[in-house]
Amino acid sequence: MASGAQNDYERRRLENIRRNSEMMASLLLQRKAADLSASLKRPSSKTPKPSPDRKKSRPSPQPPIVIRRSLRTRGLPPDQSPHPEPSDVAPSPPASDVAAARRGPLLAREVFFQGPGSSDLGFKDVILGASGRPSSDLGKEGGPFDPRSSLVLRPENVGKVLSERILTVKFFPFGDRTVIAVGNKLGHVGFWDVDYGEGDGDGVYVYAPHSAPVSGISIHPFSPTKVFTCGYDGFIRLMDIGKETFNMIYSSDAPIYSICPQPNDNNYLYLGEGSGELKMWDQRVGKVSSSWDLHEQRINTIDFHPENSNLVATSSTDGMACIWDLRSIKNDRPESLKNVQHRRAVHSAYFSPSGSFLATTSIDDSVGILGGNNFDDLTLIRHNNQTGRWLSSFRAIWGWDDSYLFLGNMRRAVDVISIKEKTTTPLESEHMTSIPCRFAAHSCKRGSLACATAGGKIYLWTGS
DNA sequence: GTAGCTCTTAGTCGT
DNA sequence: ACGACTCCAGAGCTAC
Repeated sequence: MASGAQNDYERRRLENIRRNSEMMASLLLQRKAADLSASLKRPSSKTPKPSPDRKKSRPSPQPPIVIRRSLRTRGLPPDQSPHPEPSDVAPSPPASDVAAARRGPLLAREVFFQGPGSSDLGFKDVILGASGRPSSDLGKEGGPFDPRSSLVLRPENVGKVLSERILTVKFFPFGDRTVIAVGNKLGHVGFWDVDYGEGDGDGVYVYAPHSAPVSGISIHPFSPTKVFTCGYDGFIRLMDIGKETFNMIYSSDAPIYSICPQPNDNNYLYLGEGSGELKMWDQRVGKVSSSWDLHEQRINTIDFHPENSNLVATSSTDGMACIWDLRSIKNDRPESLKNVQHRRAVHSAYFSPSGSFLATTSIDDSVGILGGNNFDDLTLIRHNNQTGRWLSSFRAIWGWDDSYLFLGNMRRAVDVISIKEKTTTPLESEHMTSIPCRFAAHSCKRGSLACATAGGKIYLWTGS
């Protein structure tokens, strides 16, 4: 790299640091002023300008009072009132407040935010239409595949799907149509129908089912009309796209940081809750039926071994990534089959497609690759994972075989790690104008890689 | 164990 | 191109 670019980078960094210290000083003043005015029982003069997408993002310890009644509870037919415009600043409570207040069933339209022509009617048709067709292993056939030379980012595959920072991104398992789901820190869940084509809007549909960051989305490969979402608000909601509902199926006082379906059985959902608890939710009884205290701090990811669904990998802020055998975890003294000790928080631990490797990502600036006969060999690859305050942490994911890992690069690139060569190659594009943080690889389209950013954008790289 | 403090630093929009 | 604005997350440390 030219030293000019390096200097420019350094200059920007220092400038940001200086600006932040000024910001903090002014924040301190604002807070003191607010405290003073509160003590004088006068409203603060600092009122933020109204914006449709700036709702409260912090979970309140007490759920707010229900101030909006659904059409259903008022005994009205569902198509009685039109959808509000996204820019509508009417005094009715925002969709996110509805989600925060309601612990029971929600109609999807009650938490609907925006879509083409301010309607989400088309979205149901997209999903039902696509899920009816086979989602076979399209694109998996063919010869050797090197993503470093095969992936391209077309300008039409850049989408602004949400406002604010994205924490989770997933593909629907369709072979014929590309649909992506994302969750952000405001509690919004957005869907991008990439093949939307001509018409009103851009194929983006947004709902607000949570009142705090959406930490996980799970779309089971066998029933893609059912979308599970979890959040820091302690709720797990099940969106049934066919029934157009967004029901709460589990609630906790503690934040939920991760979810994962059991791969061979649709009835079980695993969740990481609070300070290190792994729980198993059983659909048939509608509640948590097993619980293990596995970590000292939050569990950031849960991932099942692709061949042996008794094996599960967890990553935790306590610095450990572990492989567990679900048949033999004792709750009083859980013992992992294998673990990787990082020096700082571990943000992901994912099994490779064949199950031969486990890849871990830690903010100690390393990516761990656990392999060998019995996961006995650990290779650490240096990687800058200092994402700072505004970005979601990096998590290395596997592509379509055991050859490559993908993760974010602070220089607005996708880093591709070759397992065999132990090299890191950045993928760059003029269309990628922000840093990709969270990734998803399409389960049946080789080369389709979705990258989500802190500004709510998605970059969809595709195989050329 | 936990409250409190410190440190990090990107994206968007308007000019 | 550049400056103003957003802003309170998450981790790690220290003191109690």
